[in-house]
Amino acid sequence: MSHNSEQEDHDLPVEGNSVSFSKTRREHSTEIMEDYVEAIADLIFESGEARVVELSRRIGVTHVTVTRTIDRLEKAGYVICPPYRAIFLTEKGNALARSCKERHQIVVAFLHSLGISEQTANLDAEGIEHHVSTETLQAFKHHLALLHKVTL
Amino acid sequence: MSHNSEQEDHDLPVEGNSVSFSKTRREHSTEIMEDYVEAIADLIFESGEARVVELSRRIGVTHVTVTRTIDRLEKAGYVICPPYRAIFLTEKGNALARSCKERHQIVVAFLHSLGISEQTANLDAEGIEHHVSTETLQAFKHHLALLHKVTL
DNA sequence: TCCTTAATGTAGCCTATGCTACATTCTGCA
DNA sequence: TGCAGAATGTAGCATAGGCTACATTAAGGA
Repeated sequence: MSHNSEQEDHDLPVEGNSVSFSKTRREHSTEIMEDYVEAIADLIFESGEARVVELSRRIGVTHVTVTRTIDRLEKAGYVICPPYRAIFLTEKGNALARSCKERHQIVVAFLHSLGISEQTANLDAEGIEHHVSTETLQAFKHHLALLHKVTL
Repeated sequence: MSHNSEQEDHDLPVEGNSVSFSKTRREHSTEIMEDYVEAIADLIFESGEARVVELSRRIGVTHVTVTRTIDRLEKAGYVICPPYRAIFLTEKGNALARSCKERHQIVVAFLHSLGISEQTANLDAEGIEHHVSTETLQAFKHHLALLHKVTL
């Protein structure tokens, strides 16, 4: 008795075999990646190089967590991180950093334009920026452009 | 030799002892919780009760994942879920659902008011709503109120 | 009433993200 | 040059959130 054979259907999420952790999950992973890449770009810009210690201070996690995330970033092709050396962005990583930074700035400027304080705008932008679609980003830009015209 | 004793500092994240998984992580957990509570409230409203299967269909994960998340929600005091029965919201859960729903609607309306399509507004709102501070939400409301006045 | 089937529960595995504790390598200064 | 201390690496643990496979319970129709 018991289970006769296949339950023919089991459940629904069938898409990929193993690569199927749903939208939210995948997006969360992406968020973290983006935050790291952005922070790395900032560090390189500010101090010439990105070190694990500095990253961990900036992001607020231990150096161990940073190291492992960097490993994943390296596997994904965003960074190169030779043992005991600094972290370097690949071209792919640089491109991602640039687009993240641009998006971040637009979101902050947009929030700010609504009368939201500098501080809150920055804090909220960090959470919001990862969930803004191209269409919404365009709308933000459009809104900013309008404001700019009016101000002229 | 080797490690003399305590490395006096180890690393930085010292706040709580164990309860210290950083901001991003904690917020992500909250997001999932909120999504579930909202979905449960919707299901109860629409069909009289929230069942695990329906939730899993709605959220897009297997019933196993739903079950475990519900366990956590139960431990956190948001729901009650007797074995083989439906899922019930506690007063705390109901309150959370209400405030999430309100916030969600404001974000959607706001995005829509910027000329963003219904569909994108809804999709983006799902990601954005969890990262909107009280101040920003107020600004959104304010913006909507202004528009409403102009339209009159 | 029984028995099939849908819903629910449980066991066990995986990855991502955190952590502490400890080991190793680099680096700068005495 | 050598060595102390900082930076980096590694081992091992925890939790959240995914999954498949299988077991158990509930519910409805023959």
